[in-house]
Amino acid sequence: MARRYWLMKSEPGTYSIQDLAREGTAPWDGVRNYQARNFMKNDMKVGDLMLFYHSSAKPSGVAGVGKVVKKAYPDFTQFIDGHAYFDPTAEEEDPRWWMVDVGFVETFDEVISLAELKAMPSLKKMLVVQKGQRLSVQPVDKQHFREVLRMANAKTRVR
DNA sequence: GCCAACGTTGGC
DNA sequence: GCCAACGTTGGC
Repeated sequence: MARRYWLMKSEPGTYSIQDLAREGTAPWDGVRNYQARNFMKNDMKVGDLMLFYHSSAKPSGVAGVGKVVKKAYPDFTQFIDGHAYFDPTAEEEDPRWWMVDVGFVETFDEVISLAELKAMPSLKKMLVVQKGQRLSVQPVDKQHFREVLRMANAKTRVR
């Protein structure tokens, strides 16, 4: 199976690309949406690359690149009573929420803002620019992934 | 802080 | 199975 590409959202105040750069790898815990979970549980493979998207940020946008370093396993936070991600209906024998581990690849010199993504004609069909699109884990076309990297490189050269 | 979009819950 | 009510996401 060929490598797949993803976009994963995180509020930088909760977990940022800088945090990932410092730690090297991290469990992507806290996803509590079935569609997003299914992508991680069923489709993500070790070696897949992902755009690390900062949401509710100034500006919101793609801040860097990460990769999948461990395939899906149960998100342990669902079982921790009192934890922000605790799910009282989840059962140990049949975990409801899953996560992957992600590894650091690179931090862009500048965030590629959502406005810039929206302004790029070649990214018109990218999920993240669609109105009402709020899925926190979403697939990205290879061409779209490459275009975002190209935009990041172009910005670096201009400065 | 507002609010559109969308997912989930629960009554019926 | 429908759908209103409610909660959350996330841009602005």
